[in-house]
Amino acid sequence: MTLEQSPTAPRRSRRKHARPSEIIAAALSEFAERGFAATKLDDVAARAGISKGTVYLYFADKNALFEAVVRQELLPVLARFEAIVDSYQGPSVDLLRGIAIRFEQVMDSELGGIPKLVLSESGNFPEIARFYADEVVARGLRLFSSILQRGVVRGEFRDIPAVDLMPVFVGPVLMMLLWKHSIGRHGNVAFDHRTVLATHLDMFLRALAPEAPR
Amino acid sequence: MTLEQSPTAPRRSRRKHARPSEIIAAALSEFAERGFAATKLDDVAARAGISKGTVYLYFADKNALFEAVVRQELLPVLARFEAIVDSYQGPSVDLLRGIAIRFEQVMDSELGGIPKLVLSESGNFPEIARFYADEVVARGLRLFSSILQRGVVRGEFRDIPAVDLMPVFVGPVLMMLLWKHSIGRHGNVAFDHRTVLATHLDMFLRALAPEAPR
DNA sequence: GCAGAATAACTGACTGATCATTCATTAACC
DNA sequence: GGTTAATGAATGATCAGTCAGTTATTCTGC
Repeated sequence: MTLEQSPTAPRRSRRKHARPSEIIAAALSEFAERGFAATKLDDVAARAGISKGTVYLYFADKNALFEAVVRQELLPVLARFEAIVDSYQGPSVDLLRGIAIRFEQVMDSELGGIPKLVLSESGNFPEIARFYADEVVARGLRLFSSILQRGVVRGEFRDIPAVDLMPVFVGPVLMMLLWKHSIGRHGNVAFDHRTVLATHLDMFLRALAPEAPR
Repeated sequence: MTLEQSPTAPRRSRRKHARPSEIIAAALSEFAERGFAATKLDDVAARAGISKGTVYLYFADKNALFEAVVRQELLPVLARFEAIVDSYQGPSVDLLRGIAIRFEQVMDSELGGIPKLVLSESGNFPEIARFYADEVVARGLRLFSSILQRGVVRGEFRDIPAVDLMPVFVGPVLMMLLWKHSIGRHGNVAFDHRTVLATHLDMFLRALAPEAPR
């Protein structure tokens, strides 16, 4: 989002504290739209309402900016997910539903562009790929694992290894997210992510339920 | 794959017919590794064992090469899938299993890089995105739909709209494919795509089965 | 068969455009 | 007035795309 200037605001204002996050937000939009190599720092600066030079006051170079985008935006989201899971006490079925809904919210925000970015650029940024694999995916796996575990203990779920199950749970969600942030914006195939995810959740829980006692 | 020269082969050979597909193969590898903007035509040429100028004898510019890569590589695969489905007569359950196995093969080949490419570049190549959405995804959807339909008629499956179900079926497969071709090459999370896909298929078919008669 | 044109595929040094990055200067704020 | 955020013109590196020249192959007349 471009910064609006109030009519009386000075042409160049000094806002040391607010800059980094504004630049990161602008950069996320541009990177997600065009990819790393194709985005121009001039455009990022313009979107943040500053000049190109200012970007370099806060980030060493384009790479550093990219890394900051991925790290800074993801960690709060993860922490939020972890907090939800930790504090929740009810049935795991409901917890999974809640997680899926949160995912949908992330999907609708600018944040949804990040997985696409990380996927696209992991060849050029092994650092980022490692960070994402070890910090985001591994942490997500631990989280998912604990939800499952709880469900198994409560007799809600069959016992299936979390490593094998996580892609089954996340895959359809990720697909809708990527769809929405790339191909889906062109062409005529219309997946409705609301019903798709409802179907997914229904099928997932049905397949995970213990055999009905006979 | 770089072209091997037999010891007696002339330093520069004339191979008008073979060139385009060699260039496309080289370009696929480079694009999949680095993305469109970051790959250099010099590198593509080197990988194909020719000079940069030669690339321009066969493709108008970098964009045209990119489009050729996506079109030429995908269409045969799709046709193959369609042929399989058309000629198959047995239970739809087995057909779905067969499709999943084919997917795994695609996943292991260079072709697996294409979805990543299309996702990454759809912002910069609306043409390609539209092509992929309308030609590949829409065709895939028709195919999936016909498999489902057959299964419903035979009493193997519950009746659920194909548009809602396709992402559920494809999502986990796509996720493993993307994983393998990007993030998964770094970091320490190890999904085993064999067991993941087996789990997926098992859960999918279980959830799609009609209610057991009581 | 074979010289020696004629043709067509191929090459790679060059050109121009596009950015990332720098830094001398300017303007806010205390 | 001093400090520091911000600017934007200038610099230099990187490539996409070109084209005059080189080499492989085919053709032609003998």
